Amino acid sequence: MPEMPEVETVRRALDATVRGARIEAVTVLWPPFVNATPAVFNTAVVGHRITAIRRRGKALILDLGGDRHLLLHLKMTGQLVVHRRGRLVAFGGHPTANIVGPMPNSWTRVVFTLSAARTLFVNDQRKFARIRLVTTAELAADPFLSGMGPEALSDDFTLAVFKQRLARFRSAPIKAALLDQATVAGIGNIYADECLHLAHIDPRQPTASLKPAQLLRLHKAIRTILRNAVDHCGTSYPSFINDGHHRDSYLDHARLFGRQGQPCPVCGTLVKRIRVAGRGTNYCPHCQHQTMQSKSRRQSSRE
DNA sequence: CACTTGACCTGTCCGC
DNA sequence: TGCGGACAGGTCAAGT
Repeated sequence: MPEMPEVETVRRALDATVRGARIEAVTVLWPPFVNATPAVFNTAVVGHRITAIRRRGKALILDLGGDRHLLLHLKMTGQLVVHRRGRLVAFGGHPTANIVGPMPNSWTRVVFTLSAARTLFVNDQRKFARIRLVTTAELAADPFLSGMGPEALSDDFTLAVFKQRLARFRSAPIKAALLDQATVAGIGNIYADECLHLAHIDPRQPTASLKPAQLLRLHKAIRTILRNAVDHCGTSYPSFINDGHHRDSYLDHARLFGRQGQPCPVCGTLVKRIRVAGRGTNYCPHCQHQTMQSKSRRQSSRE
């Protein structure tokens, strides 16, 4: 579920609450969650410190010093909860209401007992998420990570690189190309819709048919939307919590998410929900209609 | 190769 | 109230 802005928000919350912590114990409550037996996993991580928390696309990397790393992907319903002296101090990921309840709960898959009375609970309702214990070499060779496109907000993500990454798509809808992590790292279903709306592009439009002006708008939109979302701590409903304080949410700024059947914030046309690339897709039939947008471009160029 | 579909899971919501 | 089906913010494997 979490996309790049949500994962980045989790990363920052972990950086503020558990970086430097020593792992004193690990309990694996659902063994398939990790890529090693509970005994092997336990031996490998206990005694090590979490020296850094990094992010690549939607994946989190916890450095344990030396040659050890934990590669964590939250997938749809993964969730991280940090307690300090039994009190909630940070959480991120899937926005379920029961993060304020007792931990562990029925969705808790792994518990890290940390130094300074801290506990990290890794929860996941749908059991899609995974933690992998990897070496530095395995991390570098991981096909998912190494096949990933540039970070959307990095300087590497130029218009030229965007065009080059899109070149392998022909008739696939542009939304499918955006959801492919090899195009740009970190975009998921919500932000793909948001970006296409800002760029005034129909999500079903075949990728190869996008005009240079559309590619320019889309590239700019991706950077604008994701920057804005990171600044607002992502789209989780109850917002992320840090040191007990509720924070901002991009949800209050979303253009289309959760607004099907409601007026488009730009033109007032009712937002429609369709299926594109196998995913539920919100779009504005007026703003994102091709003949309509070329009409409005002609109009604006006359002005 | 490009592209689509189904599987992985559990929970919730909606219509009958 | 109960039940069946659709669907949920991701990725991968297998299919056409």
